[in-house]
Amino acid sequence: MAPSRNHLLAALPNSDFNRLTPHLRLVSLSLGEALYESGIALRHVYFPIDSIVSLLNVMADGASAEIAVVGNDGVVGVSLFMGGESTPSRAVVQSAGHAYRMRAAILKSEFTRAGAMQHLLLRYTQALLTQMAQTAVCNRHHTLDQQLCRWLLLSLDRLPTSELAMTQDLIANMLGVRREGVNDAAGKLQDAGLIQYSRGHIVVLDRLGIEARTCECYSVVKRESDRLLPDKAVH
Amino acid sequence: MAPSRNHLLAALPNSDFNRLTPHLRLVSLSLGEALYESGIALRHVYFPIDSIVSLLNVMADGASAEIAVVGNDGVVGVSLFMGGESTPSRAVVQSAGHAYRMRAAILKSEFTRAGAMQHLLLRYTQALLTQMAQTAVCNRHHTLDQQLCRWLLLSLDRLPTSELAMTQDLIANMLGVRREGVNDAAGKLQDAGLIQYSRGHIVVLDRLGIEARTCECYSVVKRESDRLLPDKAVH
DNA sequence: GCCGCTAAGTACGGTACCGGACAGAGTTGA
DNA sequence: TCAACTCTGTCCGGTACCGTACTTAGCGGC
Repeated sequence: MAPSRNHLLAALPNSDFNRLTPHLRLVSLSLGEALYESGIALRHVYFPIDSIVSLLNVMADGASAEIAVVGNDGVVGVSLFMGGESTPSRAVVQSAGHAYRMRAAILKSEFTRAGAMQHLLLRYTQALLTQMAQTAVCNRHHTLDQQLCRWLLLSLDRLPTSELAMTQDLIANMLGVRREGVNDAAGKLQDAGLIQYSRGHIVVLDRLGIEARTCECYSVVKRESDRLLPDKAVH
Repeated sequence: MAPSRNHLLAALPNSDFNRLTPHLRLVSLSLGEALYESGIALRHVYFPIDSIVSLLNVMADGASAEIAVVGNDGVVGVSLFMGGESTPSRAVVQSAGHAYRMRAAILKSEFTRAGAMQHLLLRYTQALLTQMAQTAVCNRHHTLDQQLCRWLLLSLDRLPTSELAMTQDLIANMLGVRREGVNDAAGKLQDAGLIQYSRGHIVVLDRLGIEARTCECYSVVKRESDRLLPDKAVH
C-alpha cells in the first residue's frame, strides 16, 4: 500500500500499461490548485500518486462541501469517460504532491477499447458513487466530531506519512462547517492524545483511537472500495 | 414529457429497442417494495414508467436517508453494468406504478455491445452522480423547509399528476428527519396555499410557489440531467 | 354505533451548530 | 525590533432540529 504509485494504473496488465506509458505525464500539484471547475469541459484526467484531490460542490452563496476524496486509489475526471465532459463540481488539490496526467482524447480512446482500463474505471466510478452516497447520509446524521475523524482517516489512507498539512480553516471548508466547529472537534482529539497539531501541521498519534471515534461511514466506504478494487498490482 | 414511457428506452434507436423488446417485462411495483437490498447481487434492472424508486442508505442504527430518486428518467440498478453487482444502498418503491424489468445477463450483454444503450446508461450514471453530490451538500447546508420543497419537485417531475400518495412519516424517512419536522414544514406550505394534504394524500396547488421556496439544488440537478440526457425520443 | 388503527398536530427541554466578535500566539519580513 | 499576517482559542446569543411524550382527527371494520 505504499503510495508511490496509482492503484488503478498498477492494476493494469503489462500490455495495457505499456501502451499508455508514453501518454502519462508526471505533474506536480500544489495545495489549493483547481484541476477543474464547475461546468468546464475537462482536458485531462489525473491519476494521483502521493497527492490528494477533493471534489467539492460550491453553492451560489459560496458555501461548499466536499463530496468525495480522490487519492492514489482513483482518478480525477470520471465525467470524461462517462460522457458528460464536465460536472457541476470542482476538483481542488487538498494535499500537494504528484499525479500522472493523461490527455482527454487518449483516455477516451483507451476507454472505448473495452479492456482492463474500462473495467477498472467503471468499478472505480461505482466506488465513487458509494463514497458520495455515504457522504450524503453522513452529513445528515453524524456529528462534526465523527466527521472530522472520518475525514482524517480518508486523508491518512491516501498519504505516505501520518502527517497532514492542513489548517482548521481549510478543513472547515472541506467539511462545509465553520472553523470554530473544527477547532472544538480538533481540540477534543488533541486533549485525548489522538492527534497533535499546530499552525497547519497535524500529526496523527493514535489512528486506532480515531477509528474508534468515527462513524460507520468510513468503514462502509472502505469495505466497498476494497471489494470493488482489489489491490492486485501486476507490475 | 408524458410519463407513459421510460426516457432511456425511448431514446434508443429503433434497431436497439427492437432487439431488447422481447426481454422487457412490464411489472407492477407496490409502495414500499424493495427492488434490491444492501450488498445483495442484483438479478434485474428496472426502467420505471410511472413509478418512483428511492435509493436509500440505511445505517446500522436504522437511521436512513435518501441519496437519489429514480423515475421514468432513469434506471434502477446501475451497479450491474458498472461491474460491482451490488451496492451498500437499498432501492425502495416510493410511488407505486409500473416499470420494465430486464434480466441482469441481458443488460450486461447489451452494455458490452458498446452501442447506444451503453452511451445512455453511462450518461445517466453521471446524472446520478450529480444528484448524489447535490444531495450531500443540500443535507449539509439547507433547511428542512427547502429540502421538502426540493423533494416535492423531484417527485412531481416523475409523476403524471400533481398528487402524491405519501404520509409525513414516509417523507421523514426519505429525508432522514423526524416526522414532526416534516409536519412543521408541510404545515407552512399548506398555510401558504401551496399544497393541500390529508392522511397521506398530497395535492400540489402552486408549483411555482414551491420552486420559489426550494434551494438551488433542485435546478442544479435538473439542468445537469437535461444536459446529459436530452429528451430525443425516437419512437 | 363503537372500537381500533393510522395520520396528523402540539408541547417542551436539550443540543449541535451557526453568526459574529475578539483575544492570544506563532511566523514572516521590513 | 516592531509590524503585519496567519492560525488558533474562546465567548455568547440565536436557531434548527432532536428526543420523548401526548393529544386530536379521520377512516375502516365488526
